[in-house]
Amino acid sequence: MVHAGCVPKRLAIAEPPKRAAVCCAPRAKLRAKDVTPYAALFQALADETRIDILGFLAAAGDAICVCEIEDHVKLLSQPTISHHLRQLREAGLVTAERRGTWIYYAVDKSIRARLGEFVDLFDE
Amino acid sequence: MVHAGCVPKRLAIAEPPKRAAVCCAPRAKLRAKDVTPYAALFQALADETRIDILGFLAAAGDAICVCEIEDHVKLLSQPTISHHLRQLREAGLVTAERRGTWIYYAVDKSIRARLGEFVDLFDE
DNA sequence: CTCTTGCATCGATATCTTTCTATATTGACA
DNA sequence: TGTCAATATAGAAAGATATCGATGCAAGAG
Repeated sequence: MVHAGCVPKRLAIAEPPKRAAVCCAPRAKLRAKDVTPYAALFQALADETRIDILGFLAAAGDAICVCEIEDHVKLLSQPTISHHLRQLREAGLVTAERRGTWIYYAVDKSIRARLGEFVDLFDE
Repeated sequence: MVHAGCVPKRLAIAEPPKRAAVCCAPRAKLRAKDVTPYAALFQALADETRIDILGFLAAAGDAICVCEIEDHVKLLSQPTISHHLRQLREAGLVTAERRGTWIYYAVDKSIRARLGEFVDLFDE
């Protein structure tokens, strides 16, 4: 478990583990402080119902009443859908706005930038 | 709970919930068959340790020995790290290759495309 | 103010995840 | 073949999450 750069315990070996020198363009780096936010972001996305809701909102292109979302999801109870909407809200993936009796949800515009930054960590 | 397009039960209302007509460029649409794969993808990303490992592999830019990953993570036991590596493998986020006694992990190149397609669902 | 409707919250339960220790597997070497 | 080192797997315990029915709360109509 305690290693000094993967040096074999016994002898020299066919192909000693050594990292190749980086030779290409500088690569975006994941900062320690970003690990938790990214994990939280993906946790909010890690559910079929929430992906479904998000895709529904994205396809709509503008704010949608909760009752329409409930209509779309169909199989789940109203409190369960409300729970998922809260998860999405707290992750900053959607916005909620009250209009009279109804509450309208929409995709938060920050979502593209946040995911885009993560994707950039894997630049070729 | 059963709605007909969010029509109020009693009377006409200030601002009846009606979806605005889509007027902009056609938008990528989430297909039903993609909901589960996306949820699985994000579930694999929904953990601080796995984000950390993935960032470490991405920064390295090439394959890394498990023992180096263990060195990097530090706080967790070897089986726990092995568990996380398996999650990443089964989600297709990393590849594993045996080289003698060691096993080398690297970021799977498909990761950019898969995340990119999801991001495209939110095109402006 | 009272009733009804839309949605959120509460509290309970079943299931899934993370983590550990212990053990198995695999490959290199003597 | 036998031993050791590097990883993986198994099994269990603790914690997190999804889901539900019941209830609370806010807003509009009367």
